[in-house]
Amino acid sequence: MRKTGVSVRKTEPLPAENNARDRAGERRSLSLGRLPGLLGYTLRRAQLRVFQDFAASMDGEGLTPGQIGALLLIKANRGLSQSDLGVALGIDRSSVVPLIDRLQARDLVRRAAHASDRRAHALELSEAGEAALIRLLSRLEAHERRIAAHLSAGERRTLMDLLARVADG
Amino acid sequence: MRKTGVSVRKTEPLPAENNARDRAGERRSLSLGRLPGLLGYTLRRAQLRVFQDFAASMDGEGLTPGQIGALLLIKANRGLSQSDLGVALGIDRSSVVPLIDRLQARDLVRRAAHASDRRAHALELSEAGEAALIRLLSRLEAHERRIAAHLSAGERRTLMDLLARVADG
DNA sequence: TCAAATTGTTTGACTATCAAACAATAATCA
DNA sequence: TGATTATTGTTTGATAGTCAAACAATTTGA
Repeated sequence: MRKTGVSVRKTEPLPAENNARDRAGERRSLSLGRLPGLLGYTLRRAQLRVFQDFAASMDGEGLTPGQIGALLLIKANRGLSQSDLGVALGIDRSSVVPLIDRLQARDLVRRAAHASDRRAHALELSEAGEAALIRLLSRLEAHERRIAAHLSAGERRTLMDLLARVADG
Repeated sequence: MRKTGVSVRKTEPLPAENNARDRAGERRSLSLGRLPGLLGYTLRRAQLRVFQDFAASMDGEGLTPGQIGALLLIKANRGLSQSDLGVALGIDRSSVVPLIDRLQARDLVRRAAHASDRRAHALELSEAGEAALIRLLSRLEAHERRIAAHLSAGERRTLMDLLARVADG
């Protein structure tokens, strides 16, 4: 059978409404309606693209985005508690448990004794964790270069500024 | 007990590495390390904020973001198949089934007979679906205004352009 | 005509998430 | 000090979203 597949148009004929099939069996490209004009949609599309490149980029290290985030935050805040990590990652502290479990099982992170609170764990990178982080940062830099490949330095700065203003309200 | 909580700094002291607690029990704000300088991180942060506003905005209608996307695409492509919808939404066609199930159970969408392919369903909005979409579009406009509230018209255009270039590689 | 592909569906697995409860521990206050 | 209240990490259970594989019905292409 012929491989057909549906393409998705980025530019829009007007009005943005049509039939997906005009004649018997003849398939046209899909319209996205008003979606392309929406900031929310464009933002989601860019984020999806970047996330996919990120995930693929870190795939070689066998680490998920959440695990990478944890490693970066532990590096920047040696000794933080699991609860604090949850706040920083925006996830529940009960979700931190299996996350750290996996990193600890791979000997990348230690649950050290906390100096002043016997309930808490002080999270630290192991030597292997430090080494993994170095490899990871180099991948991260390559990733950043790729996603901004079509932007000038000034455009990148502008984009960062505008995004930060959207993010911070 | 006093409510403590951890704050998350947006600007960074250098170098971006410190102890989460300096003295016994004294908690400092968390460092984000190199994260704030990354385009990927800033993009994710903005997208998260926008997504939360979007979800809250559509909450009153009792519809999830995925369902909204489906309604918009069906409106713009009356009669499209479930497989095509899956491609447009970026999800597997087996995931389209429960999505349409719910919309059909609420009488917003019909699985009509397909004119030329007896395997396929031609998706259509019901009258109630059309009405819901109108309310939805008005919420969507309000949402778009909110998320761009801190941008001028020109800045919004610039942001859209830069994001599209990131998204399309 | 007949083999290969596609459609919608079901089933099963997997991940990520939260909420609620728990014991151990810490902090606050009377 | 002693009692109450809060927090920490954990376990358990629920929910949601996703995919892969298989299936019958149907369509397509050779």
